[in-house]
Amino acid sequence: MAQHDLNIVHQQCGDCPIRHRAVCARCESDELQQLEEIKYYRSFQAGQTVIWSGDRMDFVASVVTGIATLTQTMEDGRRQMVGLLLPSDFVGRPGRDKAAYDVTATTDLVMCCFRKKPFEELMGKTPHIAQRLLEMTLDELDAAREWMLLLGRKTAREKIASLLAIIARRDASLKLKSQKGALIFDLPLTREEMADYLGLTLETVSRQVSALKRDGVIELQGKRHVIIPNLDRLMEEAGDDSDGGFLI
Amino acid sequence: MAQHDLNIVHQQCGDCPIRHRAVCARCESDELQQLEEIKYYRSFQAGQTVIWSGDRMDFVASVVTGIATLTQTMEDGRRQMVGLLLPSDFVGRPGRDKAAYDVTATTDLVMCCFRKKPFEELMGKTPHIAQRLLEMTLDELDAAREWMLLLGRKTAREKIASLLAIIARRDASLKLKSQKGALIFDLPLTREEMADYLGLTLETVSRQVSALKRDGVIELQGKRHVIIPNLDRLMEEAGDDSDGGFLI
DNA sequence: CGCAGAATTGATACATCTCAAGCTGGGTGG
DNA sequence: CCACCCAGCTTGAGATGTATCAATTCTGCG
Repeated sequence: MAQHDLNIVHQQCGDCPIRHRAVCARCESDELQQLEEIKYYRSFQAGQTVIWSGDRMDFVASVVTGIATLTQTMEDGRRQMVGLLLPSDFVGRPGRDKAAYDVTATTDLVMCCFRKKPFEELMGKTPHIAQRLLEMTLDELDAAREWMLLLGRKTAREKIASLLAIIARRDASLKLKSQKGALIFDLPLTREEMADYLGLTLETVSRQVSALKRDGVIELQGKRHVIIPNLDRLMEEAGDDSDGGFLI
Repeated sequence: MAQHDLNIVHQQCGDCPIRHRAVCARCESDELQQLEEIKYYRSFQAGQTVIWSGDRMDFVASVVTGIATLTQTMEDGRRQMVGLLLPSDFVGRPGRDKAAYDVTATTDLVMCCFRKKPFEELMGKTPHIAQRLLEMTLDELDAAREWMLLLGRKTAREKIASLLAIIARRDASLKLKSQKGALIFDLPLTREEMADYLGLTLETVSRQVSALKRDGVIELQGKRHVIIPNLDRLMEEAGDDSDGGFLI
């Protein structure tokens, strides 16, 4: 809570770290120029809520840095995470004015926001944006369906292994390191957040993480720092097809 | 198994029952004309497989009549249904050449297929198609996320009630009847298919259906014919927010 | 140092799965 | 026309995985 003002920075799209992966990925420089005019940055601290489900939402946005989550909550408090938003992921839905999910920053977060109305107009004129958004949405749909298999049919151990494998692989792809050798990363989620993502309780998450550690599938330094000595082994534990369903 | 040939009919798009809901919904007559040139119908009998996951898929399609399912299968045979395809729903992904899921006809089925290559080209030239496809994909993503909550957090009884409520409501919306009074419909799925959709075993499905019947939440005539005397009561059992998350 | 949030671990309860036996209804062939 | 058959379904009894409730134990930080 050191700083509670929003860190509004203005950055050239050309220098943007997610330039080639976000919804603007296919834009030409003139199109980028138009986006530039309607964009603004917002920062959130770890733990802050970006928006509550049901609230009016007059912007759409891309995650620039940090991690956010989408969660649904039932009346009695049961929670299910339905999306993990990483840099370049898109939040919000053109043509809808209320948020459908709670959006929460799990780490410090910077988002590149576009006012919804102008964005929608621009999308109508700019096939490159609509095309990219379609592609990203189809990818998210695939990911959601992969997650449905996990939630519906995998055991607790398989769920944990799957989550770790996904994080490890994404992390490796971000760092552009060769995927040979040990993978090392910090868990961006608490045990409770992992539980909400996996449809488990935090106690079960803790037990299964301990079990994977005991069995040598993973190593831990502290609670969050994870070492994967053998990704293939972890993938086996995840129960995924050998070819690995996820193409990142 | 009376007929095993494919019932190839040619129909004018203008008369098509899904004209105003499918991927072609926004097309003008000249655009429809172009679709007409690359479309063809295929029929499948109940139980037939439309395509296997991993198979080459050189078409995309709309469901015209009947119901199909998307399922994922793990190596050891565990199955999870990840989509229920109703009339006007879209199958296949532009830009991908292999099927990601098993597609199966659960009732007799008619699909309106478009060869993938020409469809992709047409989509590039026809924003109306791409716009509609984006909209439909966003809807499917919302449905998938709603299903994630069900799979991850709902009890068996809530899962059954949710499925029945969805089918009842969709059925009511198709028939355009007022939603007052009893809703009556035939279950389009076997107990096993329901189990695959809900992440349960078929025995648990059977038990919970019996329990809902015993408690007067539903009435049954035979195994498949369902009467919902009070939809609000069923919705309560489903555990959904009172406003009903699903906007059909 | 000592506190608070996060995580671990234990004991027990319970929902759902698993295995197994029977039921039901519609179709088929003798 | 009846007996049989079989897929789909129901029901039962027991096993099991995960949730729940309850103590501790870590860990980072003021």
